[in-house]
Amino acid sequence: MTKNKHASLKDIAAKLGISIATVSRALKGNPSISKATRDIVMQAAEEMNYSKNFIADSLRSGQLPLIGVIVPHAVTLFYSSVLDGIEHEAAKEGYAVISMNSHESYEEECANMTNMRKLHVAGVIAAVTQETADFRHFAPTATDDTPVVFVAREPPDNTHSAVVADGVEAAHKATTHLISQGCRRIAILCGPNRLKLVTDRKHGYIEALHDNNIRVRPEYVAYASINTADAIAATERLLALPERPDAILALNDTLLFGAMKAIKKAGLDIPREVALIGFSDVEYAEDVSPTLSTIEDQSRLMGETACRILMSHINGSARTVRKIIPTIQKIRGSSLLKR
Amino acid sequence: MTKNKHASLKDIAAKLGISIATVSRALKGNPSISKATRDIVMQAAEEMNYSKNFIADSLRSGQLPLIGVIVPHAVTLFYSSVLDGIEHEAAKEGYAVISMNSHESYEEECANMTNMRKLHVAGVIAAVTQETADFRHFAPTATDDTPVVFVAREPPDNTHSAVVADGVEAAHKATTHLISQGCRRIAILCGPNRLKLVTDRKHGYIEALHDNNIRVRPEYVAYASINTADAIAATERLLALPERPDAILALNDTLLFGAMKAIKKAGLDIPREVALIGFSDVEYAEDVSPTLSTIEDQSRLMGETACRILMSHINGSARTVRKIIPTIQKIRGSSLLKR
DNA sequence: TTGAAAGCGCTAACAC
DNA sequence: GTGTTAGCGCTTTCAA
Repeated sequence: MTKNKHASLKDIAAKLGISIATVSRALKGNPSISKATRDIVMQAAEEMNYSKNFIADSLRSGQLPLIGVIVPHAVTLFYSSVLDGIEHEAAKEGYAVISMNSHESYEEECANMTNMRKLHVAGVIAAVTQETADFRHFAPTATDDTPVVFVAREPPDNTHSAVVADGVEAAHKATTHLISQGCRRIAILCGPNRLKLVTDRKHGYIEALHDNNIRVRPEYVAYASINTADAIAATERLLALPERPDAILALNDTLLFGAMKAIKKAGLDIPREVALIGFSDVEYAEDVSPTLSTIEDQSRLMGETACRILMSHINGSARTVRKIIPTIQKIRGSSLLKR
Repeated sequence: MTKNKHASLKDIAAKLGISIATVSRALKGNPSISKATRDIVMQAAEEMNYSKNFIADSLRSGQLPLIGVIVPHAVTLFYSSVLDGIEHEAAKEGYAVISMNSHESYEEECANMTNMRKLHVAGVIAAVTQETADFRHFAPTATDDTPVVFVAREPPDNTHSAVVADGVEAAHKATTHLISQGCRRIAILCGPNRLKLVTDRKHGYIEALHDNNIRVRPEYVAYASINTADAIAATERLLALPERPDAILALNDTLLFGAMKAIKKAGLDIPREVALIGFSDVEYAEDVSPTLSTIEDQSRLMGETACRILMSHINGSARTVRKIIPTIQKIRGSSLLKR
């Protein structure tokens, strides 16, 4: 349709009656070019509003100044904030960010990765789906070794760099907090997935109970799909136990808000009868009643960190690093039993 | 750094002992190629795992299969959901989406647009910043006529296609609802910007009052910066008026939640003493107490629609269209005064 | 029905 | 200090 005709090196060369190569060299400050020539080239470039054609450049280098991001769902404060951190950091190095959404589907994730390679992005940052068990689509191939850094969710093997939150420590701290509030019958509400993130948190929960000589009861470890209805149902089952839990630790915001609804529906008081705390980055946790205690990820920082690591790989570093970002615990009304 | 060596037409041609041109033609189903040749080419391509190099293609066409999106801030359910809609629609046409964030800064927006052009995206979808008054950075130039479609926020002139919510109608409906609940002293809480979106909503509010023979009182039109502290302060000023408003219409979620806090803090009952409704896409509006009545944008639909329009421009259509997407009113506890 | 060759914009190896 | 040339992968005349 369009004749987007930007000025090219050729145009400048023609106008100045010199060779394209000279213009190219002058523009990138090659020392073998005389100052006189460089000056007129610079000026002409300025006048003609020259800007280098990335695409031509990329055809040679085989890489666009783009970094790809694959997230399981974008419509989430957590991921949009990770994305924001990545974008911020990438911009510093002159890279733009292109994001794709796997919608928690393994197939889509594979397709996304294929598309990233086709686009010749310089590198990829990915948060894998819940169902991803096979990670070969991220592995370098004979024809393509796009570097990949994982963020938030990582594969079990340590073949790639990753930036993750400290789930063990966070869950340990949250559980210890509940214990300090006098709770002893502490339940945990998990999502149904195989992510390391989940096992880590469960691990922290169990450790904290051990550390305080509290028995771990299997019936207090509940599972729900990540949707409100299921979270409510699972919580109701917990509340119906002969020995009702006096506290619940929810592993994400959907579960947290669902648990809150279920407890209220049961006519129980939060936190007096059932205390509540959960992993969540939802700012409205402090607007509900009671205000909800949460453990927040430093999502933006996670994005920035992942991007910096990716940059190091793009620039040739082969060393894989695993960076753990601390969480932030925000104690609010839902888990405060004493003053 | 890397030697990402994908199979090229040249490789296929070499392997088959035919010319590059023939391979190219066979692959794209050019009818002048014999079926026999086509078959062996197809098969070889399959075996060698050939995939076309977008970049080489783009060097000729001057365009990458990318559409750019510029949003004022990404860490927002609204914009990430618009983005999701765009991505979904773009994928259908084989385009990927690259997004940039202006952070509500005019300078950044200009820089973003420049970068989009440098990347040779096929088109741009933008939601302008609050401070953008000059829109020349979006206009086609002698050397570049990247098509631009606006979403959610648009420039005052009608030079570009745009997809916007029906602010007049939405505010009219919300105000009428408050009136139907018996409210007569209805205040409006606005953000401090020049966006058409704001004047539209104010317009709908005023119209609805007129239609019901209710006087518009200037002191009931309040302004606040878009942050919670300011929203609370502005609401407190409203509540301190000699004739206290009996209802408030807030123009976005920050203002809405701020107003809620201020009313509660003043010890007033929602909705009995002050009813509340506001524009918001925040799902937690139904988790606070009282549940908040909202007017929601169909953000995903807006993104999809904008993308479809952009596609039409990319494919050559010069006709600018302005599409208005209806909002969805969700009446909840905060504005329900009778059964 | 197929091949040869030019050209998109740029860089780098190799002259001079 | 500067020019010439080849080549990145692809499409598209022009010839045969």
